[in-house]
Amino acid sequence: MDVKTLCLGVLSLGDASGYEIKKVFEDAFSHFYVAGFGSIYPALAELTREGYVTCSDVEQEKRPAKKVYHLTGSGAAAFRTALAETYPSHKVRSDFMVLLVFADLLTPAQLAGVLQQRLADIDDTLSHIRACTGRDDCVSSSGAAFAAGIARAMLEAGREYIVQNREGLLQGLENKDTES
Amino acid sequence: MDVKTLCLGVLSLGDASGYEIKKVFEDAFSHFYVAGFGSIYPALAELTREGYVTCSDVEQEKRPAKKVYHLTGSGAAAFRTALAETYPSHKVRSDFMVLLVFADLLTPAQLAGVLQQRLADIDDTLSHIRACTGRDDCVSSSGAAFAAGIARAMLEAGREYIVQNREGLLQGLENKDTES
DNA sequence: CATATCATGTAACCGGTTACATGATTCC
DNA sequence: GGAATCATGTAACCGGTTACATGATATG
Repeated sequence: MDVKTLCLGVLSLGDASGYEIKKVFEDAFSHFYVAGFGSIYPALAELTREGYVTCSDVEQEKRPAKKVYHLTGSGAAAFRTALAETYPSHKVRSDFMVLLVFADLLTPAQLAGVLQQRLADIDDTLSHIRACTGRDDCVSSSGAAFAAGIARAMLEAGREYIVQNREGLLQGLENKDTES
Repeated sequence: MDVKTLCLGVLSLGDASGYEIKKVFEDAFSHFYVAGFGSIYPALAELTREGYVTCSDVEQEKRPAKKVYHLTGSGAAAFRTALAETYPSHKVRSDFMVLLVFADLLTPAQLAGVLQQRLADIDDTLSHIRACTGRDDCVSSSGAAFAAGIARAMLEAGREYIVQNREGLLQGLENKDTES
């Protein structure tokens, strides 16, 4: 699923500007999809060319003007088709786990720091998810709540595993040090 | 962390050919890092040019000849430096969750299929991790076991959440259908 | 003789990131 | 006046994927 398709999805929830779409990405999708302005703005331009969205300039009081995008019928149809064809992949890219695999090349202090940092990041993500779940201005379909529930359950399980087992890992590696 | 750096990491565990490195990626790293031949072979060529690895042709009986790569001192040093500078990121890119967020644009049958497929994929990943943990020819440091433990805990929690809550999600969306 | 596995590579392409560039408006 | 937020865009770059191309060896 590319940024273009996801923009159609966001617009299926209501008209929005590029800037506002970026916010939806950050608020509602950030734990499973990341996109920056550098991909969103060109995506919207292309979708406009293709007739999947229309664009209108909207003047605002107390704010700079913005371009509000609106999903067309063909855009909605294209999005539904894309959804039906999308394989439900779930990919992880984790430098954290790479560091763990090569933990014996780190000092115990470095490893402890890595684990601490990961715990802090998990907590950040969890509070971000909790903050968004139940907020009105956020995407709040039952499906979104379900996705948030899965993410939460997985993060909490990972957190728990780290808290429960880190002492053992750290001690095992320290002993290895003294052995040599 | 790029493929080049990860190749140094694999070679820090022992000499290997490109083909063998690919296997390590598949066996030990596949649940948190994916890489194909198209990135591994060019990476090894570049590492050779940079002096981080050396390469020697090895003839084999009953098999085509292979190029075995060996980590140099500067390669080992470069890898340790890279590890120390790596932020322990853990990124998820999930089309599965995108489908969930827009579940109301799917038929109940499609949604059920998506959930079923995800459960099957989780089971595949879990059995893959179990198969690798404890196998001798696999990377088997205590850090690798720890990473596998986290992955396992997270996958099982996600699996459990789906199994426990999918009925509710499916029924909620079916009712929505009859409402209209 | 076909299929599978082992083995190595190249080149085009693609999607996304990063950095750059600009400017309005608001609040302290 | 400076910082923060709102707002839109472009262009270079980069890492990785995909498809292509080749060929040895082994097994059924």
